[in-house]
Amino acid sequence: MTRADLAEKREEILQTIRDAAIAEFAAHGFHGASTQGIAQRAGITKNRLHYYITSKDALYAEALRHIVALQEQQFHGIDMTQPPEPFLRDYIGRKLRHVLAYPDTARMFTAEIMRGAPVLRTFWHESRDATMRAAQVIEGWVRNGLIRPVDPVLLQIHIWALTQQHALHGAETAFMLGLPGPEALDPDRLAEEIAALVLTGLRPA
Amino acid sequence: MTRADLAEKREEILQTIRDAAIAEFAAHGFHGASTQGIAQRAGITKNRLHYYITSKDALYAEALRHIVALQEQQFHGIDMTQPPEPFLRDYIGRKLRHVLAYPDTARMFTAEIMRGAPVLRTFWHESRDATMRAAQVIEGWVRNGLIRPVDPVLLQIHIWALTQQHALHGAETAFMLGLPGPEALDPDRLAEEIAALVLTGLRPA
Amino acid sequence: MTRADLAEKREEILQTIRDAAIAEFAAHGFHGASTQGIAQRAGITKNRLHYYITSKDALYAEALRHIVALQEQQFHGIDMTQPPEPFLRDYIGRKLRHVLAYPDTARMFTAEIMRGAPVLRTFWHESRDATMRAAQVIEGWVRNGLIRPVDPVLLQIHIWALTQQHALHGAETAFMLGLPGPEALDPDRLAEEIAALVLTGLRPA
Amino acid sequence: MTRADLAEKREEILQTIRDAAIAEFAAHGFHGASTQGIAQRAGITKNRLHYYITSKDALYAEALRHIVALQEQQFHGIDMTQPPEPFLRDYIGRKLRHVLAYPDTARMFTAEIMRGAPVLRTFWHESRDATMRAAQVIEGWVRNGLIRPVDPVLLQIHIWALTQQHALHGAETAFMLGLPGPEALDPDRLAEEIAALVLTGLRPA
DNA sequence: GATGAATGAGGGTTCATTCAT
DNA sequence: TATGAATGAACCCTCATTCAT
Repeated sequence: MTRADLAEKREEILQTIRDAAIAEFAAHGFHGASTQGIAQRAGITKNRLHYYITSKDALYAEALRHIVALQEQQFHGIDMTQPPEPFLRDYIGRKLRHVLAYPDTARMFTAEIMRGAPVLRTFWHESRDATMRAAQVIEGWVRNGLIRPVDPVLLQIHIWALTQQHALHGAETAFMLGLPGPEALDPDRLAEEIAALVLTGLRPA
Repeated sequence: MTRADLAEKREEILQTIRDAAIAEFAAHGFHGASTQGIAQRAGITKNRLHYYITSKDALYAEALRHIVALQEQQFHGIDMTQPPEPFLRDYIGRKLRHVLAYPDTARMFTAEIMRGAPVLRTFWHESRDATMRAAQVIEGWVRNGLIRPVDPVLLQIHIWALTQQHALHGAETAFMLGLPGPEALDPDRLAEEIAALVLTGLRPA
Repeated sequence: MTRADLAEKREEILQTIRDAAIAEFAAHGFHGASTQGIAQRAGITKNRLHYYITSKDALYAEALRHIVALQEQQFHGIDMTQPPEPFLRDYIGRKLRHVLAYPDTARMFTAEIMRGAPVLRTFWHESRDATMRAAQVIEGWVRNGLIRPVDPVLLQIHIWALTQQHALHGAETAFMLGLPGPEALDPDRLAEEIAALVLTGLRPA
Repeated sequence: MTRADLAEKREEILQTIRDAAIAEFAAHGFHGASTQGIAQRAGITKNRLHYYITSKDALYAEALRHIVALQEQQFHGIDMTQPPEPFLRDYIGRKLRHVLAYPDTARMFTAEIMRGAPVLRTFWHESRDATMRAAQVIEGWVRNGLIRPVDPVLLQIHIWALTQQHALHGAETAFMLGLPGPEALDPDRLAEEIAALVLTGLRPA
């Protein structure tokens, strides 16, 4: 096996481990997660897991960084100069599809915040900057009469809540809608329902 | 001390324990929570804690039942025959105030769902019944042209998400708004912002 | 069992543990010692050991403090105004008897120094003070012509080495002398031999 | 690279490993030493280390054999027919210089004895033979009135203790003397001080 | 009712070593 | 020869729980 093949294989297993870790951390939080459990989800032994990671703490931090990176990536190339309607449809659609595709990332994220965000705290400032930039765009819409006056920060938080909800509580939603499971949820329908609520909700008087 | 006094004192300490348990379970989930941690939050020793509870499992289940009961209690006496606007303002206000007053109940609830709701699953049918009853009211509004056509289940879920958000992520919201901490959040302002979004968002075309 | 009895029993077992720890640390050093091994020497299970101690580190530090306290205690009430001969006979006798009675304390002490004294370092200043005080007494002897000129610090170190030797290497000494084991060493004979060497070695020209 | 070069390079790395092993075993004893630590000190990976050695046990035994060989080597060619004074000055000087140059060999040796000398025990008989031969020389001195009557075995042990001391506890000695570190110790001064004590201490009445 | 003692199971991690290439 | 991968044993320690008083 060439050196490149080895590196590739290594990268592969590291990804498997990270995904398993995110699932375990999402389900049980940092303290509740066990390396045993992570190993099981990754289909390897605990010993082998510990060969690839340096510690539970480091694995947690890396998974979190990965999640934050994914969240940012998700909006690369989005056109912030569009009018509110296409922009918000685009935004909500992307966000919801991402969150339904990787619900565990959303869960782990929320779990981290619920315990006081001791690790995430380091990354917050970046997130705040992005929120502030978006707030200026929204304020522009208000000034131009494209939407009714709203708090531009709370609006973002509320849209985030509406999409995040379906990642955290997908099973419950599916149950309430009479569906067999969360994988039966129709992203397009959910996106449409949320977009309708938000867009109508922003319509100027 | 009379027998009644003893019983009262016992009741008191059991409540202290339950509150401590909710806080601990909220922060670390079921597996991550430790009876040690719960005892500490309750200001008693681990030994004494185990004298009052039968097991961690039982304490968890009881705390969860308590949370569900609180959620139901909260809407006792709400007038479901009101028109949409006053009803929803009332509903959102109650829900948000409750959730901001006891954010740990919301967090523990979400943590339970994130791990697959193994315990909560038993109670879901009741919750579903309530949702279905409310759905009929909402469908009545739609039929009468009081609000635009919406999915009556998703609407409830979305309102729930908007309020729940501020319990789970109060610290983040406060940070983004430039406030010193989650306790500085103004429930009235948040309720107004959410109500405005929802009510406007439901306005018939 | 009364509260006092309990406390007494606790004290007893803590002493047993400390002695076992000193023996294990003496034999294998800090890193090489295992709590398993300590428990075995104390005649208890590892779990029970960990009920009584907070950590291996803390146990190590406490054992070391105990050893240093013992060393100091040993010279309480010694009369430093005596002439050299009785004083040194007294000193060497005490030191040697102590060291032969508790050879493991001497071994653990030396093991700590051999790894760089990371824990002991904190106590050194006190030890240095005592050495300096004794040095002044010795210099007085030299000034008064009671002994030949010597380095007062090195003299102390050398006497220390001569006594310490029989604790560290008692087994070897016994073997060389044709004795069955280190417990067969005669403290009086060893003390006499050392005292003779030192006292003769200090005789003024 | 010729076969001889390869063999030479191999010999070189084996020496590096042995020195690293001695340092690690000296600091932490057999159980406390880690092959990881040895590899680090040798500047190679753990994997590579294990390629060159067969096991930790074997490496330990070989290092110990090396130390014993060094100790013997050290007195090759010493003239045992000299009178006591030049002989002992020569002996003490050699021993002290060796021990200060390679303090880790002395430490590892002592650590092995402190744990009961399970490996060294095999070599003891040789060491005993040498001691007995030297004892006969010393007894000759006593018979001829060159020195006062002493136990010829204990005398050797005590001289050994005085020199060994500065290897084991060099740091402490330096500290007490107000020096920056053990490397600042002056071998000649120490040798003179020890020789003076011993030679004076052996002067016939 | 309440508290110290004790314990079996499992936590994360390191270890010396072997395997595969 | 040399290096990444892998592993079983053992490491220290914490856990929820039970026992004894």
